[in-house]
Amino acid sequence: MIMRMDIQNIRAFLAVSETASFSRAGERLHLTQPAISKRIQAMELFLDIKLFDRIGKSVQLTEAGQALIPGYRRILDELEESERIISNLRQTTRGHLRFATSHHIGLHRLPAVLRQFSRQYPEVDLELQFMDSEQACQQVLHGEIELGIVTLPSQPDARLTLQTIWHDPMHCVVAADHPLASKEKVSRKQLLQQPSILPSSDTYTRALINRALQLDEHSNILMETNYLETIKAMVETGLGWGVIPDSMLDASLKIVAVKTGKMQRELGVVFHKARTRSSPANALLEILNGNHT
Amino acid sequence: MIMRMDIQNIRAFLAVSETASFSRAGERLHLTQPAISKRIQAMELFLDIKLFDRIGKSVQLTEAGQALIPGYRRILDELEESERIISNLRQTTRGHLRFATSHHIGLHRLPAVLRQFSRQYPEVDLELQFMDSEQACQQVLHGEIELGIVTLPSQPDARLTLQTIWHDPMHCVVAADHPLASKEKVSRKQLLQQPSILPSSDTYTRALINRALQLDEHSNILMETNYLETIKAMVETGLGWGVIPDSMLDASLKIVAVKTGKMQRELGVVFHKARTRSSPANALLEILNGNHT
DNA sequence: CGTGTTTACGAAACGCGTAAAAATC
DNA sequence: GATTTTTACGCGTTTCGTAAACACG
Repeated sequence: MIMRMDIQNIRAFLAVSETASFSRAGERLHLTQPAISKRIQAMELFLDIKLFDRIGKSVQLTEAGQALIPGYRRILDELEESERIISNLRQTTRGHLRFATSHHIGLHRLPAVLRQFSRQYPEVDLELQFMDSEQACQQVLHGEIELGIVTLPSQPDARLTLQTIWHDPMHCVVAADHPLASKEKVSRKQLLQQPSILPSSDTYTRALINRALQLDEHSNILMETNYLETIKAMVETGLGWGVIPDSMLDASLKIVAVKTGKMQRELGVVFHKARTRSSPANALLEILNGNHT
Repeated sequence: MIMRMDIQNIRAFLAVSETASFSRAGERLHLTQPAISKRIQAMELFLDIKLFDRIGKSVQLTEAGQALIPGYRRILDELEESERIISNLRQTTRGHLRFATSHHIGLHRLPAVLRQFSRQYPEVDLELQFMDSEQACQQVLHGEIELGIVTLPSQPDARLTLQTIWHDPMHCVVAADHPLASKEKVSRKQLLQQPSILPSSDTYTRALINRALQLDEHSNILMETNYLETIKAMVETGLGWGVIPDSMLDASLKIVAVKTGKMQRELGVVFHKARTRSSPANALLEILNGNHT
């Protein structure tokens, strides 16, 4: 007869110890009295010690029985607590959220979102890391971060879900005093003769630019950098042309009047298709999707 | 489908969370892998929340799963602890022992026993109450005390077990200057004409004396008291004759040369037949039985 | 294709309830 | 004789293992 300690046994034991009666314990647990009797017998057999003295009509704890009560009660408390944890988890949004973004998005798009989020969910502890879009996708795949708020890849891994939050049109720009600035029309050939400052070659954004302008490795690239801010600053010095999002345009830069393929990045959120999202992650997703401008 | 949280489920859950694999968890618990799978499914159904993400070959905890680990681990710890408590209880003698004795035994017989006991079982916390033999028997029956070390009743309750530890012969005594002190032979009639100092009428000892001397309510009783020390002191003043145990005799008292029935108390220990004794109680019983003088 | 999880199904074990028996007051 | 626990027995459910199916890399 293989015996197992069982939570139902513990319930029965505590019910008997509190009611000092097998039959009343049965009522409390919605069981018949023989069922209680069997469970207590099973426990006594398993522990190889008597838990109750059945003296006449009364049932009284033995030394061993008394010694077990506090621990067993703690077990039931822990069980209740665990169910409470689950239902809290379902209802309220709290806990930890680890996610990543790019410098550009962190600088230009995220501040408003994070302000709303932290106001709405003050109990969530945010952990934001800055990294390239590509690296972020990798870490999402591996589960090192839950979300990536990045430039969306055009050919994403099938295990990822992508949601576009912002459209980010880009244009070729030059400094106001650049030779191309004043021309009404610029051909692709003219453009490519000029030195350029572009995002690094392994980025999604650069891939997009390559496609739109049909760039190849022979193109006249003066400088590569991952930081669009840097591109903008370099272009402003007149060193060459560059590509930046429209949202970063200002009076110091002129859009080059060149015909290109569609040059628009999709910025948005990336997460793992199969992995269950935490409630903070879901909350952030809702805010992002509710605020697309 | 009625679901119950079960300790086996908790074991399975922790095994999976620690091995990050259903099959390795199965090995650890000596179960097949499908059995583990079913248990985890049952838990997820019961808690209505996903505990693991099965991503490809890897198994990873969800937020909910992580939140459950500490509490579940505490439950298993408590279970282990409870078994440890039981096996300690079986091996070593410690804890609490509540028992009672009479003033006479506490004064003349028990000190040596208790000295040995507390030296041998220093971890036992003794709670000794003084009360009449009759009251002690009642409290043993009700479970208020575990043992009574008292004058044994001649017609005990059937639910009690009695063990004689000491024989306690008694004699009629008078002060050295009492009229009966010098007589070589004293008849029962002569004795009963003299005033006496005897134990209270509701005590076992008094019942014994009544039987031995065939006393009735017309007897010449000067004083009744529960304290044999008091009887001795009163007899020493010469107020009358009394009955005290031989062990209390000294030069100031003379045994009256009267023929009586056998006048011997049995002193010993009383406990409940059906009630499981604590290990301290068993230890004290052993010492008592090993030291009968 | 190999590794790992889920599903399907049959056999064994378990747990419960009803009813009868035993014990105690 | 009334009340409470134990024992006996039958039935429905659960749980496990084997084997097949499925999923993923």
